[in-house]
Amino acid sequence: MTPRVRFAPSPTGFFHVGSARTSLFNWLYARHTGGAFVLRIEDTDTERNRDEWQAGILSAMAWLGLTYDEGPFLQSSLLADHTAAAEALYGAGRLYACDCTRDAIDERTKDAAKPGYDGFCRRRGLSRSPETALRFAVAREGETVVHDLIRGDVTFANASYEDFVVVRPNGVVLYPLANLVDDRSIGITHVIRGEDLLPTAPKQVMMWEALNDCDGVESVPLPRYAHLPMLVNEQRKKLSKRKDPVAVESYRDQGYLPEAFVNYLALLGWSPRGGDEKVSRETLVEQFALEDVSHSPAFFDVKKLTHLNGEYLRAMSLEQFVEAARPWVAPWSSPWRPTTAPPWTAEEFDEALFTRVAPLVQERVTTLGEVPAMVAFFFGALRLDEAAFAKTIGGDPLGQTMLAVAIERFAGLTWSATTLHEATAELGEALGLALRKAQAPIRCAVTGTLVGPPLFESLEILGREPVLARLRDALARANA
RNA sequence: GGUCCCAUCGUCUAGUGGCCUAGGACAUCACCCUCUCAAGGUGGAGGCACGGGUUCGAAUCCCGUUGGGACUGCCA
Repeated sequence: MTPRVRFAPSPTGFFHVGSARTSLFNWLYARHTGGAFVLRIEDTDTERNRDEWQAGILSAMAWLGLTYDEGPFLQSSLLADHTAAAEALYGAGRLYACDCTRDAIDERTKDAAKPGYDGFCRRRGLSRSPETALRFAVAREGETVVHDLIRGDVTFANASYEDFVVVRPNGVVLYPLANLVDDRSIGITHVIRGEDLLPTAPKQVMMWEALNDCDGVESVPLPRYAHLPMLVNEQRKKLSKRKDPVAVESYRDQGYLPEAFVNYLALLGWSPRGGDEKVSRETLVEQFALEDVSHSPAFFDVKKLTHLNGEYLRAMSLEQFVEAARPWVAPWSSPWRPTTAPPWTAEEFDEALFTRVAPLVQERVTTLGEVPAMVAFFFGALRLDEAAFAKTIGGDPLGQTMLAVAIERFAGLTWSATTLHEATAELGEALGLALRKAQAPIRCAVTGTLVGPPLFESLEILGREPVLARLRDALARANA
């Protein structure tokens, strides 16, 4: 039987990096084995679900290239199956009615050795009513084994589980059963999910087998399980939506590339053969195996992601880089755009000019979001960094002298990076300045800051008149 | 508290009893390159949590200790 795996997020927030990792590993397993990757949206928590979250999951998955073969199925459309399964279990005596409130249970068990439900209603023979929930009668003895592809067999004593609620008084079937019924309905053969769900796996095994024993219910083989190690923060805690930067959307917004993001995610809990960690999607698919997945939690290290992103950026052709940078430098001509707009207008932007400077910035940025700041001086009015100006021009007479002689010299120069470089070096030498000191006031006057792409290439591209104008402006400002 | 999972440099990992004087990557430090900033190059520091076994031999197998984490909802 060809494997069928699923990714089953619930749209209760931004698409989380942990979810992205789970989704990716499911996708990789499907692609590696030639199986099917099915998407199911668990949209039954109406209190917390929002349409925009659902759209966010879909667009983030598309961005990452996690294409699904079937779906998205909506859990809300599978409700009838849930109810039918619950009825079958109830009919077979595996579920019983319970009218205990949380408070009543707590009151009864507050002095007991073990907390949780005490099985109070198990033998009361209550009939179902709008006040009763349905609980699963867990075997009091024996053990349940979860066969996990990553961890091996994990054994749980049945006695360590209480009779958990499966159906609410209002008839709604809860997650543990609903999730499993959906997996049966959709024909899932491998359940690949986070390790946080390992403790609930025995419940699902118990119910899966109970369902198989019910009259009139088709027997379905148990799925194989694979529980992926958690993704944690610096404190070694499960990544938190509130405290940690986990929204996949925000990484896209900052200018991380999907290839780099996927590559990095794959490195969390798994590693490619050979020394190279920068590997293509094809290599990932070819080499991926659940058996090789690590058992221990992994820290989501943005620094390493960033480095990898830089490698991907530098490996691009000029055309690819210019295109990739479009949403950040020319959002008006891009179907998708980041939340931050560049500091220039569509009229001020010049694509041909950007294409010329692109190679200079391509090897200097680690994310596409850094591009605008690096090329801002090419487009629109100069934005001057006051501190940089004070340091190299305003408070430095030599800097002013440098500007003055540069204005004179540049005016009649054959305009090229090489000649500008030589001229600046000579001018500086005459003033007793090393090139690094001599170029600083010019850089500041022309680009507004002290860091940026190579100066002389930038001057060449910007053109003589704009450069001279900015040098004069800076000098005038110093003398004002 | 109970159940379960986990344990190699700061971080992600390679390692499945001898090839390990433990390899790589990120981060970090130094140097080189250099018009700023990067990138790149070279080199350095840095780890098998601890204690017992098993074995001729243990990072690798077993037991215990310690430490960390997850779960313990009429959420998903």
